[in-house]
Amino acid sequence: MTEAQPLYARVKDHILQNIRSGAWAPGARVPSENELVESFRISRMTANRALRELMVEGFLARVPGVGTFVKEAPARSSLVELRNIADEIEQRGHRYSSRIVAKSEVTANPALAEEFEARALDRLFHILIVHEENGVPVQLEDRYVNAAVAPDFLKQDFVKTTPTAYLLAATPVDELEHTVEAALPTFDQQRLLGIGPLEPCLALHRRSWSRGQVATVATLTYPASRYALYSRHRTNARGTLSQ
Amino acid sequence: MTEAQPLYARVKDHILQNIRSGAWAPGARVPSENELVESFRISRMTANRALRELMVEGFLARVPGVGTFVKEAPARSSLVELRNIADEIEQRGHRYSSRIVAKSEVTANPALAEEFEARALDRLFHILIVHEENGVPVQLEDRYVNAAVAPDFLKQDFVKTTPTAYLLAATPVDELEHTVEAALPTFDQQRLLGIGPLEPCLALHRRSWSRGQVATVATLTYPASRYALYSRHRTNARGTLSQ
DNA sequence: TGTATAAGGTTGTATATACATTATAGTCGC
DNA sequence: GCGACTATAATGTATATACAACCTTATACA
Repeated sequence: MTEAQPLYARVKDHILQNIRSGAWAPGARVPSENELVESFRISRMTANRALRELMVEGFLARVPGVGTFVKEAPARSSLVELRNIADEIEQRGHRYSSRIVAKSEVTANPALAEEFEARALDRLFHILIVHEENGVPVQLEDRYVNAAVAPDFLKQDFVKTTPTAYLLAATPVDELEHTVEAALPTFDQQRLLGIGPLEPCLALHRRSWSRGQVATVATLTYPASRYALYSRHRTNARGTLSQ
Repeated sequence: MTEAQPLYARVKDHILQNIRSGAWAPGARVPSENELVESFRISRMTANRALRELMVEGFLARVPGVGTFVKEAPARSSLVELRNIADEIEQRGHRYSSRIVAKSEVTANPALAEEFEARALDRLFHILIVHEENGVPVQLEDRYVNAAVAPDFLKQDFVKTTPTAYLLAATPVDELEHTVEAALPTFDQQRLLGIGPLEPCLALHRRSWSRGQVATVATLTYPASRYALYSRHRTNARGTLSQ
């Protein structure tokens, strides 16, 4: 069942495994092209392709005349795309874990109903999760989910799948709204994130629509010292530069 | 001035130009590797690299046995669009004003050179502006501009035109990078924005590229109590689950 | 007419080779 | 001890070649 993988992909996997497992820490030197040639019995062009692609993908830094090194993984999350924080953390070669603080069905108060653009909501799910990178809390996820859109939400095992991953798989996302604010943490946030009262936080408030309804409303709180939000993208090649 | 560009980069530029100008519309076929070999007098491996990289970068789609085609432009928009803060404030019916704190030509230190992805920068402009809404500071703009991209930058009257507006008009923006962080204000920031030391701020760090070069690097600092970043946009039906 | 086969073009991968560029370490001469 | 030069190693680019995989089209044949 193992597809025949190209040689350059095998070399990439080998290097990624060593990075992800922590065997090669950030800053560590990775084998030179010629060393890969010998150990994998490949040509230098193939080794070059593997290393070059890993550099483009942000895992390696290469310095002519010196060598190739494991890049420091920037702790930042994408602004534009909906990404699964677990994948993101594992992509950096770190260990993802989570702690579910609360998980329940709730009745909507007026403020929530307004956010969901609904006069009366049948059912609403609530979940509060702390996401951890190498055991350190990096995001507090405070999420409400429209039961009409994802009725099986609470049945999921959120230790294995993050809410984001489940919702992305279960419902199409038609529209997104983001608001970003800076704020000092509340007492509860200090406790859950393990930070002091003077550590500013990013509060990313996100609403997503699915088939015309608000599917979920989430407030993601990031301690400033541990995370930054990031986005990079090409502007439309055909000139629709946003104003 | 014009560095000797690698052959594969010239081929990429040629193709990108044709896409950007609209000469090659989405879905159109681009020259095959062998056609590029003949027209550019290069080897097929070089043509292959150019096309492969443009595919990875999202501009082209390649189908084995068939050919290479211009990809449909992805229907996504930036979370943080490039907007002129003066327009924004006036759109709210408020009065816009600004105060230019500093305006000079500077030499790049290594950190700046790295941000500009340049080994040695000929000239760099710096400007520090406080943007005010009804006389109240709402944004501190700390911007560096690549003189090679916008040589006339310092000649502008930034009381009449904001740097953003000028740069948007003067240079095409090919690519944008945003990083958002929360931070407590430095002493200078407190003074310029008229806020206390405990008021958290949003720091929006933006880099923009123009014709392959970093055109400008700006840090926009917003007092949390006076501003939030907002975006709402439709997604392209395909879920954007990472990896 | 319909189908199987062959031919040719296109992308994908892999190799061996060559030369250029860059950084480091060492050596020689002074 | 210090500077100039050299050797070495690493990455960066480019080429020529080869074969595999895939698709389309044309052709041969039943």
